[in-house]
Amino acid sequence: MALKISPETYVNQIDNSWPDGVKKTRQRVEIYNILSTAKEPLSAAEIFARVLENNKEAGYAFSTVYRSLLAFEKAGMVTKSVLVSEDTAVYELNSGKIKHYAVCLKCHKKISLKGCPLSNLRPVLSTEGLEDFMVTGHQIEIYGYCKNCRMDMV
Amino acid sequence: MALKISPETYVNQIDNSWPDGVKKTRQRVEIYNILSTAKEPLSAAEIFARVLENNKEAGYAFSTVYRSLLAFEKAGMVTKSVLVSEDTAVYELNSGKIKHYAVCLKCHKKISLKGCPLSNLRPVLSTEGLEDFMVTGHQIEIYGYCKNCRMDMV
DNA sequence: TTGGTTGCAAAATGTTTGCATGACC
DNA sequence: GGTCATGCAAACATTTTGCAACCAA
Repeated sequence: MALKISPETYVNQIDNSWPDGVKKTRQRVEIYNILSTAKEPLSAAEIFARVLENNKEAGYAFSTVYRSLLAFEKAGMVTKSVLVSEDTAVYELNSGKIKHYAVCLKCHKKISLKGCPLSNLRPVLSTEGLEDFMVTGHQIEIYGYCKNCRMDMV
Repeated sequence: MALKISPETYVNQIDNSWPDGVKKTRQRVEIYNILSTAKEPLSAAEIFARVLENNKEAGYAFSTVYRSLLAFEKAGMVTKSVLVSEDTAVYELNSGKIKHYAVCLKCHKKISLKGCPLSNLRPVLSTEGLEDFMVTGHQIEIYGYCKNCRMDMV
């Protein structure tokens, strides 16, 4: 259950982009490639759909996607987010810069926020009782309605 | 689907604590009371468990909890959070001050953060393409391992 | 070789929905 | 009285798991 490496640790070794301890298989490489070319965080279902596009005949299991993502997450290669605005978890590669999104509750469009306010979180992290808390990750989500969907609502 | 009132709007009318348009029923009042005395955000299952403690014999449906929470959410009375560190959504009353938590991935203890860094988010919200985005809410989650669970891991 | 990984199917979990009954305003 | 909420059960969607066969190291 425990994450072995925090995203920050992984980012520092992103040059040798496949960490030791994560066995390289055909399926995992493919999932990794899909994530690395994605412009948005993807759900397991979306990843699976893209796998099937490439592997029409080859057998492929949904559970493999989940298990691979779990392995990636444990290794700090991938960050999982669970958003109020989505009904499924989404995953993205730890690229070095942390990303957060504003997500439309209606059309689910994700607008990438510039920067991460975590730097401003340091005072927040000085909360009493949090001194010995080992932070391995965080997520920030802003939700609401995008311009188009706002207009539709009127 | 659309939230009618944003949390901020609701907070301004928290004195008359039951908004018009939300029908008052025995079940909803009970759920409201449970939320108002909770020290942490609760999942639907946790709320349901507390309901059953009070109503051992009376019939009560799980779906009522979900439907009531949805009604509360639409009315801006309640905020729903979906955390990486939990496998279920949690709900809390909009008390006027927005709360965020650091959650232990192992024991699930929630440490309430002091303050909300959203004020520092204004520059982030000036992202291109976000000018006309109507923000109805946000969630911030910090996850990792608390002091006790860190020690257990060694 | 050998332990970890995969495919498959089934199970587990959390949440939503249809419908008849019942309660609120 | 009419409308909306509830109880119940069944449906749904997502995610997890058991197990035998398989593959990478």
